[in-house]
Amino acid sequence: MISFDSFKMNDDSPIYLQIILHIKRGIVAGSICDGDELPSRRVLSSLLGVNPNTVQKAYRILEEEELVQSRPGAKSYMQLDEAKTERVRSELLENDALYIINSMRQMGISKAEALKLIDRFWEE
Amino acid sequence: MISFDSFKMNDDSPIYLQIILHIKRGIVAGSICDGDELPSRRVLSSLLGVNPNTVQKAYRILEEEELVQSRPGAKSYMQLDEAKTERVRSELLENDALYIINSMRQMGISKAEALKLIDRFWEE
DNA sequence: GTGACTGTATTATACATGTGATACAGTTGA
DNA sequence: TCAACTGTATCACATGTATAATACAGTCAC
Repeated sequence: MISFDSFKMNDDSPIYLQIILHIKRGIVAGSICDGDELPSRRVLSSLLGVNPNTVQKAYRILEEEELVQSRPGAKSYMQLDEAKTERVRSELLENDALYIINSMRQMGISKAEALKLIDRFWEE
Repeated sequence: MISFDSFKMNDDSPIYLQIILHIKRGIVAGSICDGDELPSRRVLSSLLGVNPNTVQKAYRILEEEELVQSRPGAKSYMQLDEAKTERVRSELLENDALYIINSMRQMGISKAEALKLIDRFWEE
């Protein structure tokens, strides 16, 4: 069963996107594997304190990306293979790396300063 | 006059927040200084291809944070001092560093791997 | 088979964001 | 003075996100 213990919701982006991101990061981290069972829409919405429709939207998109398999009445499961995992990994790593690099560059931070910043904040 | 030549709009966050972020990053980078003139609402909205109300919203928030000074009929100017600049700098650096660190951690990336990733993507 | 769960769908409501159009008063420079 | 700009404000409208309340049919363990 996929865990949402470490899930921290914020107001910076839509909730359904945060749910998708949480699962994709779990895939990259290896904590979410092929065949893993997902919490039902009702259970997860209750756990997160959000509307079932919001969870359904996240699950529907993941299903469209062929990362999740659902069928009426039955539970939903992760549907992964090596190619899909690698696709998600590239997508996330590139997005995150480019995000931080662009922002630091616009602020006139040098590469050395950026590396030092990551180093300093990592422990906290 | 504050430049928006390097401004790249995306769909990841509201436009008015992107305008605010562009100006704050310019402050941190030193390319935007106290007394600098801002483009008028109409001019900037035309330049970016967005609605004047969207620019107005960004400018209003910046004025509430006392980074911009406006008065009816006259042009708008940056209103900065050392303390404000440092406040913006801390805000942006901390946000960006924490963002990348959280995302990398959730993906199971080690600090060493994160540093290597920044190093590799920086040149591109 | 029955009951409790499941996925899926619909409707209404609310808020944030963005557009489009328009209006009015203050300033600035020629 | 006057024209062209400025900031500010309002209205209607569309879209995306999220909530709330239901409803229906499929699956599964007992």
